[in-house]
Amino acid sequence: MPNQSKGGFFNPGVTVDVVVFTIENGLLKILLVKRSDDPFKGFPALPGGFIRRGETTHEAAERVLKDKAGIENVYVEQLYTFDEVRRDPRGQVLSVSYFALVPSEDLSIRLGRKTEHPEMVAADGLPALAFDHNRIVVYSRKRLADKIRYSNVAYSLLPSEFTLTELQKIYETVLGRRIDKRNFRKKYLELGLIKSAGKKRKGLRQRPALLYRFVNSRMEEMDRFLKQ
Amino acid sequence: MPNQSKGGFFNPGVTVDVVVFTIENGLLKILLVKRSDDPFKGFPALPGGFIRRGETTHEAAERVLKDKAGIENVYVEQLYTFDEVRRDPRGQVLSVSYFALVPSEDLSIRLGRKTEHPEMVAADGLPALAFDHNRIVVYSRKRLADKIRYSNVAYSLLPSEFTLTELQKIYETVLGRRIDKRNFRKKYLELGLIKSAGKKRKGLRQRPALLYRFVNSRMEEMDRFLKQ
DNA sequence: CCAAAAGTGTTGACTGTACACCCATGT
DNA sequence: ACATGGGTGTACAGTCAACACTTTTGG
Repeated sequence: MPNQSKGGFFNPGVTVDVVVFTIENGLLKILLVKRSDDPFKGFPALPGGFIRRGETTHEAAERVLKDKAGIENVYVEQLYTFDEVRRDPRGQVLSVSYFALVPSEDLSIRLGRKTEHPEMVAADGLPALAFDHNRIVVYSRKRLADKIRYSNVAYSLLPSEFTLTELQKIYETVLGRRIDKRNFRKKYLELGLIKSAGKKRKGLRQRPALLYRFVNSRMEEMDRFLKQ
Repeated sequence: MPNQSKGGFFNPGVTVDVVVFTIENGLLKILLVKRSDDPFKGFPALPGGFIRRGETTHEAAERVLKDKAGIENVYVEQLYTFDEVRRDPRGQVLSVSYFALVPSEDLSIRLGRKTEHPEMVAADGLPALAFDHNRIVVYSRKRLADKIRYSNVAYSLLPSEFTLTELQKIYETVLGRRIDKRNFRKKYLELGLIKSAGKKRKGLRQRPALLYRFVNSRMEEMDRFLKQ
């Protein structure tokens, strides 16, 4: 239970909550766990927890991801601090929220038998979540859509080698609309963010697609990006 | 002194710090106070303080502005939560930072005789500030520059009636570069955000300028804005 | 009449967008 | 042979960016 006061100072509880996005079969999905304790016992919720002494909120977010869903080495970024006074029935508890991006390929092996039953759920049509987590999800989706338009965060949602069609589907899913294939390819290749991997994706009953890699796997912002 | 633990939970201290921007004589300025207590006693710092029970961080930010500098009814937006473990020598203390925008006209009367000597200081060439406040300032300037390009936050830096040249100077100061007068006017008027106030600014020894007002004084975002 | 800032349009370059067909493979 | 997605270019429209002179006032 959060400790609510001592002396003249008031220290609220501080939790982190993480919105983990992935894209699977053209669907944007979010990681949910089932709460094993009160409050909201049995409700679906974002993975989260109280921070520990000597730990930053970023570190806490990474710890929560690893402990609750076995997820490591993924893109994690601070989102917003939610602090409605009554957002937690136990008392005044801030949530420093984060969002994370994971390529769907890596996820299936990671989501093992965890106590809180982590699973990826379609971001459209989520059920009622614990606390103010639905609101956190809404906010994070907006941030992701904003960010993908002027940065290369798409790389965090893809395996190291991917086809241009796969890249385009990431954009279409996050932005929620179709993009013209020729225009997308022309613009993305001009940006110089990706280079050919010199291989092709074979084995499908169709013409093999060239594979590409991102030149940089760190986050980059740029002035002009995908306006389309 | 922040209370650092009780039982199995750890509750860090939680402060708010506010970066108040104004533009005066074509200079971007930031509100600083002088710390009257340790740590960093005597150092310039952003106005801030611990949050109180039953108060959101947004409310705390507004309270701090009012108490420390007499500033009320201004645009306030959450920026980021800074949480380096050693950012405060007293122990682990988070700073939920905010930024605020104030028209310079309103400020001179507000900054009265306060104990912490609030004053507006040019944002370029700030001295060493207490805690990690220099870093918070850097981050907030980036946010302001990003935001002014795709929203109408400029209205928060101007009095209710203003000339197009005054508006343009806000943009030039925040973005740190000159803008072409004809292109700026054409584009801004096409956006439909402002309308003529039907008056002129007289009394200067030059041709009187038409005064304008913002149509909406709430924050608006738009897809296309000032690319120039 | 002079100084100072206000106000005003056009043109060429660039970027965005719409659009349709042939190609390489697996079955 | 056919079904499937891969891959490619052009033309029109819209936006951006560069640029100089006349107007109105106060002193």
